[in-house]
Amino acid sequence: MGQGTLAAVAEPKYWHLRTVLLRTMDTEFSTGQVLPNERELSARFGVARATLRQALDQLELEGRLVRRRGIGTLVAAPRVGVPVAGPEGGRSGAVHGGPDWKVVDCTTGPASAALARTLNLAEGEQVHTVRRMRVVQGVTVAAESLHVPSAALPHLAVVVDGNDRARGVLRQLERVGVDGESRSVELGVAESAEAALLERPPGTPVLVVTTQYAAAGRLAAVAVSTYRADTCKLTFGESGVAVQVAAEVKAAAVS
Amino acid sequence: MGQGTLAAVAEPKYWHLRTVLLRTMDTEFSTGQVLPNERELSARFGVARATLRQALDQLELEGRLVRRRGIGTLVAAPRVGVPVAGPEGGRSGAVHGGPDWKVVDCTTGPASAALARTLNLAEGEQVHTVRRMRVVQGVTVAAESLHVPSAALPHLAVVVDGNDRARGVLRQLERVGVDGESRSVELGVAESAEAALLERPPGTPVLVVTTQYAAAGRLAAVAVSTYRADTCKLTFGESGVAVQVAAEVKAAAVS
DNA sequence: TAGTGGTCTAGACCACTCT
DNA sequence: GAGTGGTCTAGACCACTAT
Repeated sequence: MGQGTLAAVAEPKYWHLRTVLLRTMDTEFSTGQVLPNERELSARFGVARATLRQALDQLELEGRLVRRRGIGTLVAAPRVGVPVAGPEGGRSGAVHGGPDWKVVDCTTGPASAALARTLNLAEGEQVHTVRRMRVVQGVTVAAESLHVPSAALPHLAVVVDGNDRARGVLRQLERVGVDGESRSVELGVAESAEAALLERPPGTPVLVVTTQYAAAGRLAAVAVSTYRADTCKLTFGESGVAVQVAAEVKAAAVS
Repeated sequence: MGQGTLAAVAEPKYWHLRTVLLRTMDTEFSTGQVLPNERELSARFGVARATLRQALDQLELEGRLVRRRGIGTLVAAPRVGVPVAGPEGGRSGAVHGGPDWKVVDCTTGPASAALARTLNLAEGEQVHTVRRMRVVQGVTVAAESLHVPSAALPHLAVVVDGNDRARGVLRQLERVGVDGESRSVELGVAESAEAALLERPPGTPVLVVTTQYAAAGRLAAVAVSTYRADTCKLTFGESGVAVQVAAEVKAAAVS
């Protein structure tokens, strides 16, 4: 009896389940509430636990629920809007980071083949790498590696180590005058290092933001930022509309 | 014998498998080549097929391979860079679409509660909805719904239907003068309608780009675009760096 | 210790594509 | 018809969190 008797629906069971669960969540549950456990849900819907989990996987990918080992499955809060390019478009304080960036460490070494390629350098040239994380409202939303060729920072004193060096790199980069940014966004999964910073298991879906910083017409630095896809909505705002959006939010709150 | 004898690795089997497969793909396979079938791979690595598939799921999410029913599992080509905000930042021809947007249909009707909220309207107000898809190099990369309140287009003659109306809406929207854009990007899954347009099964991961268009300080339209996450890398370019990037690509091609 | 989600297995059938 | 990936099942054990 390998499989279904109710066939002829053309729609996979897990997809139909997802729809039903979504409706249930919207009508009978609220943010933060725990759903019945997987064994009970699968029994209730008359499917194998694996099939139920496939439906939950979808909803988790959509950011609609959060699963915590040992705890249960919770209805997720709406995603946080995380500004990636500020209203200023990166003109002033491009590499800034504002208050929510925390430096993790800083290393200097020869560029790998892949890194040399993206930085348009010869393999083995010295590159500073600043690893940092972005913490918004107590939650780590992103891990980043910022790569800067030593050659781009002629006035950097490489005497200090660790966080001091990171500060030096960021300050010098600011000083050379970043005058342009180019970004790309794609889907990826967190490898072990980033996963640890993001407090998530390896394989967690992330939005990979690659930012190329230009200074004096040349590529001065590349930042690879991985944002938690479950909790983040990346925003690329312009002030003109931002005002309008704020008005909307207010209106929605009233209604 | 429920599970493993080789335990004590702390790393899930499927994650380790992913790493091994990734290395194998990079060294022994090239773009477009088909991997051994799932039954053979699972036997070769001594795991259940479901476990192997979990590893393949990861690699597919990363855009490293493509699975085709009835055909096999292929090594994917690198993701295509798809410009979302052009160098002009949307100032001229914001809703343009360029040559690669194809109108699917156009409807006019009362706004749902959710839509009214995002458009900052009262529920039930008339809204034009243009559905279109973006085709790059013969591949459909995105499906979009562009919502425009009727009230924002006072000079639109609503006599024609279908594609003619779509053209009218786009032209009128252009005419009222869009003077600002605000975007967000988040992870989602394709529902049945979009999935069909994207030629993918429901549940396919997509990058959801929500664009708010402002005209005269007011929200004039909202576009929800779903880009295939497997094949697309969204780019938000600025001309200054774009030149540099082109140089890079050339350099990489030579090496 | 009890309960939860996470991983893994072995086997089955279905839907699709090619020859 | 043969071969592929897609779906589904029933059951087991593991890792974690609470009490």
